[in-house]
Amino acid sequence: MQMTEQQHSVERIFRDYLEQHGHRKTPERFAILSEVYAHEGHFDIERLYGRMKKKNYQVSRATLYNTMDLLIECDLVRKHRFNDTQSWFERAHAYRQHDHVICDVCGNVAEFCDPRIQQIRNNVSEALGFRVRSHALHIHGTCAACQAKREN
Amino acid sequence: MQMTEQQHSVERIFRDYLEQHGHRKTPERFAILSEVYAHEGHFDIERLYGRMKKKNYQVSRATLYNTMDLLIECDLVRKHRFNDTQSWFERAHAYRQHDHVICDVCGNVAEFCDPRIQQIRNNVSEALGFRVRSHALHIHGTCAACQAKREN
DNA sequence: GTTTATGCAAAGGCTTTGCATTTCA
DNA sequence: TGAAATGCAAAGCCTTTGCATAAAC
Repeated sequence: MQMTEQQHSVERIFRDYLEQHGHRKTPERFAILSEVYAHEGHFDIERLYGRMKKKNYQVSRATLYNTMDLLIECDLVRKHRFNDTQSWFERAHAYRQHDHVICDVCGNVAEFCDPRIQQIRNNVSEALGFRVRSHALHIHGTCAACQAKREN
Repeated sequence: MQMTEQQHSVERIFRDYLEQHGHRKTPERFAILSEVYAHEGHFDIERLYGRMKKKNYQVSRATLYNTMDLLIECDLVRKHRFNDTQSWFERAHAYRQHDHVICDVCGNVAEFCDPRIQQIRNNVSEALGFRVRSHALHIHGTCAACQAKREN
C-alpha cells in the first residue's frame, strides 16, 4: 500500500504517543489509524467496522472503541455527539479547525469556519482561568434544500 | 401552589402549543413543565423522575421522555449531549442565551455568554441559506480548580 | 516469560416501543 | 364514545466489561 506524506506523519505521531505512554504498537492500532485517515468526513464505529471488514482487515468493535480513545487522546481524532445516540468521529490532524452545521430534517452535516470562535475560546480561558482543550459548535436548523422541499 | 409570573407565562405557551397541535392537555404534562421550571441548572431524566417521585407526583419515565420532546418542540426546554451517554435538559424560556464550559476532569458544567456567537449564526445563515433554529457551543478542558489540584 | 491487547459474548445504561388501561375532548 | 396519553415492562441500541486467548516487549 502506497502511503501519503500525511499518513507517514500521523503514524509517527501515533507511534511516539504509544511509546511515551507505555502502550503497545499493535498492527490493529495502525490499521485502524490508516483506515481512519483514508477517508474524509464523519463516521461512526459501525461504519468503520464495515469498511475494515470489507478490506479483509477485521478488528473487533471493542478494539475500535479502545483505539478511538487513544487516537482522541493524542488529538488524531475528534469525537462528536450530534443529535442521535451514537458517537461520530473524524480525523483531526492537519485539518484546519472547523465546526458543524446540522440539518435536523435530513440529518446532513456540513462544515464551516469562523475565526471568531477562537476569540471566544480565548475569552473563556482568560475570564474563568479555564484551560481550553477543544470545543464543539453545532448549529442546528434546516438546510436550504430541505427548506425548498418543504415549500413545495 | 403559588405560581410565579413566569410559571403562568410558560404554562400559557405550552397550553397554546398543545391546542394548536391537537395534543391533549393532561395534568402530567403541566406537572412536568412546572417541575422543570422550579429549578435552574441542568438535569437528566433520572433526576427529574426522582424529584417528581419525592413530591408524590410520580409519572413514568416514558411520559417524561415524551413530554420533553413536546417541550423542546415549543422551545421551552433545551436538550444537550455533553460527554456522557445520557441527555441533559434545561428550561429555556426567558433565560438569556448562553453556552457551556465543561470540565473533562470533574465533569462540572459552567455557563457563559458571548455576543459573537450570534454573529456567527447570522453568518452561517447568510452564507449557506441555512435556517438556524438553535446552536450549542461546548468548550471542553480543565477548570481552574482541577488545574490547581493537579499541580499539588 | 510477563504483561498488555485482542476478540467474543455478555452485561450495562439510556431510550424507545408495544400494549393494556385510563382519560381527555 | 373514540382517539390519544399514560404506565409498565420488554426490547433496542450503542457502549463497556470480563475473561480466555494471542501477541508485544
